[in-house]
Amino acid sequence: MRNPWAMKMEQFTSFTDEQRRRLDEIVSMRQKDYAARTDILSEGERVDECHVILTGLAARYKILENGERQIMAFLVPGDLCDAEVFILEEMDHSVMALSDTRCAIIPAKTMRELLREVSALAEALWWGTMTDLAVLRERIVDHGRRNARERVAHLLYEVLVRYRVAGATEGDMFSFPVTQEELADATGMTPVHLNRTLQHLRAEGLIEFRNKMLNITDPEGLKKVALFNSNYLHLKRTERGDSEVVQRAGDLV
Amino acid sequence: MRNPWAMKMEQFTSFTDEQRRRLDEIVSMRQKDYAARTDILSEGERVDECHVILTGLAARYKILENGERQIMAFLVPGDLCDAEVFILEEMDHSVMALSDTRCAIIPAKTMRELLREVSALAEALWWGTMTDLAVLRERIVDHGRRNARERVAHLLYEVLVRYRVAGATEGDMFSFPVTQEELADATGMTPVHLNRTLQHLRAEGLIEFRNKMLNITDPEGLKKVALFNSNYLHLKRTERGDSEVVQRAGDLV
DNA sequence: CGACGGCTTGAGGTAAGTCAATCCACGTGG
DNA sequence: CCACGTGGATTGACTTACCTCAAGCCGTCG
Repeated sequence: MRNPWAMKMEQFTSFTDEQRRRLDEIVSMRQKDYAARTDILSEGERVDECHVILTGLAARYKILENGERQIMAFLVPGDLCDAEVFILEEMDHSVMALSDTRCAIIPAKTMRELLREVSALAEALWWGTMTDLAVLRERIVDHGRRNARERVAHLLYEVLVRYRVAGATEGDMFSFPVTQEELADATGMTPVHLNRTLQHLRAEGLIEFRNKMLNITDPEGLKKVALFNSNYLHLKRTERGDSEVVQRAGDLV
Repeated sequence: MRNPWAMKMEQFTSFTDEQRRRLDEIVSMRQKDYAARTDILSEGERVDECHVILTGLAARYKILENGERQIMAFLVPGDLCDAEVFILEEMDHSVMALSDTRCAIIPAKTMRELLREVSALAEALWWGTMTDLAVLRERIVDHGRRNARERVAHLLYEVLVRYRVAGATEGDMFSFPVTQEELADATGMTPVHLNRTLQHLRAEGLIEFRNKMLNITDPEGLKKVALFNSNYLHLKRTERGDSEVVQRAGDLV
């Protein structure tokens, strides 16, 4: 399998063969597996190495004083867990593996050197961070101004687009190993209400979701329900993309 | 008045006198005033210069298809409006002046050079971006898992801390020129309900808010109501800060 | 003085939450 | 191979936080 980190960044920039080789090398240098439901990073931890998701699914989350949990973002293959490594003293939130997940571990020092050597990498990292910001902003819009139905639809549609970009879909179907409770924690609602909302979307023929497989049966319809406007994902560059996969992601936006 | 941009960054790093002079020069090179309620940047716009808030107050926002507005962040003096300039094609949201606001305008080209020359600046920019991310994440927690009272309290307390850091408070009082409608759009609620929530906080003796002046009469109480945990603001460095102002900000966190 | 923007109040409605029971698929051990 | 336990999904009945609509108020400015 291709290096998903490089693949993601090549959405934005392009590397020379030499650079690509270097990235592959770095990624294969040290890897670590995390079982489902275990922390990759914990709030308060001091980190001095970067974690890049290679396979599986993870989530950024916080636990409140009263025990409630809020999931702030899902991390798919190619995503960097801890861009703050270079700068901040400690993690202000945790990252958990939702399914069995494999990460590449890159020491901060190595990363720093790499950024200096490969300027395209520095640019791609900045681009990734800017889109992370944009995704978080969109999530705030979701929570602040969309109702449960729109919010769930929006999240699912966004996930579809991101999985497509990562090349991890078959048609409009893909493995999305989250429980309804986790989805509820991501959308800021109750498991009970999330369940009823999903049922609605199913009844309308928009989605199917069984056995951790999410099938978007009516992408256009879902997009409409979600009031989805893709500009915040900044995927424009895929339009001039060379691969089959990113072309198809482009169709969705 | 000192250059608030440099001041903000010196929360994190320190500059030589020469570098400080250079920053001051850049900031004074070109400035622009924006009247209250006008856009500094608009969604869809292609930008090739950076805007740094010098005085006043601004907000990032989006307008939905149905006309509703969501404010995603407040920008205070020292904040950079458009870090995406270097990378993204166009704005995916707008930035509006809430009060009369003055910005420094820095051409992207100049900024790029500056970043290359002054490596402390590049680090500080990265730090600023990481804390912006953290603030957005906290806003998602607000919306997803806190009720109206906690959410408003949290927002107000955060604003207090940020104003303190910017050195713009007298005691625990400061000018916060937003209407209740804008506060409602930031907290994802109705103006009516926001009004009642503010009344509660007032009745409990936690805040006073008249004539655009916000007075936090019981910071400790407000912090408790907000379930506020300051770690996400990453202000630790202020503890070894040299100025009076940042010392006092440190007390709050 | 009148108009206007922003704040406040009241009455009633609804989306979403709470609590608690049931169901279902799956894995495990007797 | 079946009984059992367990984690997750589903359902129902009831409550509530927040919304909606609509009127009134208050200070400011022309």
